[in-house]
Amino acid sequence: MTTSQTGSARSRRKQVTVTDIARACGVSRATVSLVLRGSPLVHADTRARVEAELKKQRYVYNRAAANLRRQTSSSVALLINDLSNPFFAEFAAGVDEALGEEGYVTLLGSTGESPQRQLAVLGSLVEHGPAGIILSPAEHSDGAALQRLLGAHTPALVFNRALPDVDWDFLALDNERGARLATEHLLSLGHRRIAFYGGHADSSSCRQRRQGYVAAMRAAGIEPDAAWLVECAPTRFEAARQTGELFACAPEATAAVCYNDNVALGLMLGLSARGVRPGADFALTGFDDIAEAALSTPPLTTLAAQPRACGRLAAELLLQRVRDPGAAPRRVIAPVTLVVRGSSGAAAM
Amino acid sequence: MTTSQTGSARSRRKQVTVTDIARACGVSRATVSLVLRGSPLVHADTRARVEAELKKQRYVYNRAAANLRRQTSSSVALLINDLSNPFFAEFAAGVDEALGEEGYVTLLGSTGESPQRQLAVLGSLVEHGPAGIILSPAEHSDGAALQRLLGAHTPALVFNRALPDVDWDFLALDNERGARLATEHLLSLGHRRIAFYGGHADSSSCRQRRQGYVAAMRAAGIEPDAAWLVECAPTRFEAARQTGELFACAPEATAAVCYNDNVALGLMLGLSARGVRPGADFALTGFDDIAEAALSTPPLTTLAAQPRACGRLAAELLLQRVRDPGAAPRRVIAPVTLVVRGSSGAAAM
DNA sequence: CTGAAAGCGCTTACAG
DNA sequence: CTGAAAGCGCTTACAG
Repeated sequence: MTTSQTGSARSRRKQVTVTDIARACGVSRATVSLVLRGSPLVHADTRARVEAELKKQRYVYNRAAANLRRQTSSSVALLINDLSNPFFAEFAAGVDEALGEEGYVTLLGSTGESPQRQLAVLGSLVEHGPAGIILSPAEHSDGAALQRLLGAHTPALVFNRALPDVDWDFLALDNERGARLATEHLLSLGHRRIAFYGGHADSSSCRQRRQGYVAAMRAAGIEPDAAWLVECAPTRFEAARQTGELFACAPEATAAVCYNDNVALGLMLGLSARGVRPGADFALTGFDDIAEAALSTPPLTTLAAQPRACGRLAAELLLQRVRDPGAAPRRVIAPVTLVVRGSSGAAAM
Repeated sequence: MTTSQTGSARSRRKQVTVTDIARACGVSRATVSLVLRGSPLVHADTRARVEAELKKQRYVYNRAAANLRRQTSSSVALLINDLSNPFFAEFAAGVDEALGEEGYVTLLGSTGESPQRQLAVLGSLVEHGPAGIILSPAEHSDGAALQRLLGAHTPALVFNRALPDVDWDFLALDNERGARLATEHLLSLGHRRIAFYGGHADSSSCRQRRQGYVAAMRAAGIEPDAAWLVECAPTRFEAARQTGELFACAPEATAAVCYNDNVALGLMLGLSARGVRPGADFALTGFDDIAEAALSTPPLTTLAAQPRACGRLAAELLLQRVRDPGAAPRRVIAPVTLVVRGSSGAAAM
């Protein structure tokens, strides 16, 4: 138990239990339990009587008690950085939807990109005994510490960002291919001096996107200058603020592959502020296809990842792992598709 | 227990329990339990020995077992329509954040605006024994059925949309005042023939927003024509599609107060498609201040509701109710502020 | 300050 | 097909 405060509310005044139902029907608690679990062993008449009584007394199944006795769990924990990021909100919606269909409930937790909070929240979530955990790690997470915290108890699936030193399942976007598609698209429009803007070089997703960019450039016979890879925190604000930095490093660039949509949208603001018209004077692409991407001016060419489908897939992979804890860890790549809009050079809508 | 499929996973292989710790330390299980719960009754030396052993054996507290024995709960259920709506995603983030601080975990459920699914999901959530429920009801919810399902067991707080026939706490945005502010703003810019576009007249939030609009118009000496109140499903797509409808009903209108941001963004598309420039030829306002509002062309004048703060407030209100089930039901109104941007007539950015 | 015992609501062999 | 009994992991009076 953590030392933190612990909300615990006195609840259920005089809960109706199997004992009440059994007594009212003149059968044993075992029989009521068998009815509840849909066992074929119970005589049809008995079953009907019990079911009527369950309804009459408004019986509510106590899943926690059943789980305790059966040594099972009917929950899965979902730990993400922040629901206010639409990509993760959609992902969470997909996870919850798929888990619900399989009879599991989602325990929510969020970290706000803080590895400390991540450990604390995870520590609290495991006390609720989830069957497994879907974790989209905070940046700079300590994989070993997380692994230690979960022990061998609880299987986990890591989403989106590789975690060092763990042997859990991993689901990631096809970052490398996505960035390659974006770069090839810009190349096909005639751009040669293309920068890569945004992200932290020490994050796995940034590294992979950079690799895709470099691969596409080389395939076109261009050796990208190291200075063309410009770091920047992946937020709209920072991307706008550091637009000058980008042009200081790559003054001759005519286009940029951006780390993600937020960076691209921020860059568009930064360009406009300098009198450079995005899409017309300078081409750029994003990554994620968040809702704003289609609504910006010009609309943003980007890579669509279907976060809801990813969420569903994550839930399914985790449940497979829960059912078969012995299987070898898996790496699954979710595909990503290029969505061409005005920002890469076509006329704005 | 519902008849639906029920995921339940065999988990925890050989969990470490208080018994293991007690045995290793040569004390009773009661003593270990007292240490866990921070009781001052335990001798400092004993406590230290037990705590060392807890760490050594990687003990994980089983909150479900404790809750069963103590007849308490450490979870709260959150039932919303859809996380992919950014307003509700922010709300959920606020709820989860505030609940976490109080030691509760959030059980997530979503309804997709279906009253049937809402009943089913709620039925499944109550089996997990939450201390309370925060419910943002689906449209056309059956309040009586929901009340019956929860019984007197579980306190609930209703958010955003009034529910008939229930005596639960209620937290709502100040719809009436928000629409009044928006209308007054358009009036102050010189508009006289202002329509109200979007929403279903039978939803409480739409009725309240319409009331605010009507009140502001009357206060300005204008009796709004009934035809100027045009219904439309509150989605971007429908609002764009029915733009013609709006002008058929209110051909002389020069401005519109829209039910929400999605309606306003859809109307902007519909206007542009007809060659009418939003913000320049026709003024409009939204409601909610979703992230896209600031990024549209022109940016959208709208009402900001601080969904995250609403979520925190909802969590706090619910926990108060959990602690004092006897108190009279409360109605709380969350304030809303006007954010003026280009769509209502000022020059676009 | 510590321990033995009972019990939260459920399920599951095991008899019958 | 049904019932008596034990037990999941924890907590809490109650003795000592």
